[in-house]
Amino acid sequence: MTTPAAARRARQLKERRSQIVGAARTLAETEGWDAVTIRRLADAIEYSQPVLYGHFPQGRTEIVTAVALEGFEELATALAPSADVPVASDAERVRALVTAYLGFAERHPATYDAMFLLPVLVPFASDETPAIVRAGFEAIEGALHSLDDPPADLPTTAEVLWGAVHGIVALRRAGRFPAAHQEERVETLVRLVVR
Amino acid sequence: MTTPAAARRARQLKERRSQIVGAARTLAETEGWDAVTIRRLADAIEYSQPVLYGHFPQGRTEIVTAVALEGFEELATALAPSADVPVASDAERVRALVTAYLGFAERHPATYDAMFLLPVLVPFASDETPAIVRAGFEAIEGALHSLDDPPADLPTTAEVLWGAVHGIVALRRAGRFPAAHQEERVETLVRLVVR
DNA sequence: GCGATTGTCTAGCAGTGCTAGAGTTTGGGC
DNA sequence: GCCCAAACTCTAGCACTGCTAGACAATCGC
Repeated sequence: MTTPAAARRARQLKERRSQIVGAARTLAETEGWDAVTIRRLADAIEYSQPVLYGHFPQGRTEIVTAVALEGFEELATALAPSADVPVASDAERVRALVTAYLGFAERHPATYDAMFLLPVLVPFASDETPAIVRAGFEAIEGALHSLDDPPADLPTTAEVLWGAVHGIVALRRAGRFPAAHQEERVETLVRLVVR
Repeated sequence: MTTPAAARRARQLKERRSQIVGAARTLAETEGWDAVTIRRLADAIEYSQPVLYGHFPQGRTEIVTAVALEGFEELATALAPSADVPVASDAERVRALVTAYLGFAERHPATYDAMFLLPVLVPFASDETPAIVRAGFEAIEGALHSLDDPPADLPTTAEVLWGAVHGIVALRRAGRFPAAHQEERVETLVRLVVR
């Protein structure tokens, strides 16, 4: 039997939890992950530090994980359309996919880091990998599958394409790439995958 | 006029500097960069913390930079041979390049992170980029250039190839990729670059 | 041997993630 | 309406981080 009071409290807890995740994400996107400290998050939600550990017993890493999971959800919906662009050539389909991916990474750099760079409490490449995390990769596979001339080893090609796009994002974000010529890179990559 | 004593001191300073860099690199490779703290490095060279700041006024980041520069030197020599493999097909040349790159990243993961992931005091993609840092990228360009059938936009193709290999390394190291199938990825990537 | 330069150390600041234990608010049974 | 236990939240503190000011000691050129 759940009393009304308990229901209200559960609702408030949920609300506060998402406040924490939201504050972490906003802070990370505006000032970088280094600025996301437990103390600053506590200030943001106007509670003391230990309250955060009530919501995230695994500590800071678990908060980063929560942001990453939000990101995976958004990435999946960002990539979904490119699976079936009607009346489009193979090159256009791949270009749409790559552009959508790069666009997401550019709009949410810190979230992207949480998803693909930072240590996180999600089992990747395992049976327990959450469906939503898998969804992004499956969107890439789906886009390749919908090509008129799909590649031979589809899963591996999807991995390599993913790696290539991620590499471009990572080197660009770490300042190892010049900022310009991004369109040329996209075009070159597209031409490598669909010839 | 440099006195013998001053010369000896200069030698000792240089020696100690390379002790610090060596300790940092070893510690990073064995326990990860998080374990590389000024205090632990000070212990390793048996001096107090402020001594390290005498050698590296910019602090920890400058030490990471020194390790990265060592890495760039080694990467350049690791990639050099693949530029001109005699009596080899285009596919073999690209495969040699990719394999050499992946091998370096696998042998020195922490050094690789210093080079391509961590914040570092080297101006990349700029006029002041050290020659040794450029050398790695030029090795990739050189390998592509030596192909019987070189790609059209060579510099951009080199960037994309670099990005692809880096992406594979990064996703693999961050646990986002399954460990297996690495050879298939290499083969697929090679086949994308040389038709 | 003396004096100034160089080198090195101790001690400390402000910050981090995280937690034990004290104190307060809350809610349900009477 | 009251009381007591359960749930909650806070203060204070630990051990660590990068980094630095200022006291002290060794060294070297004269």
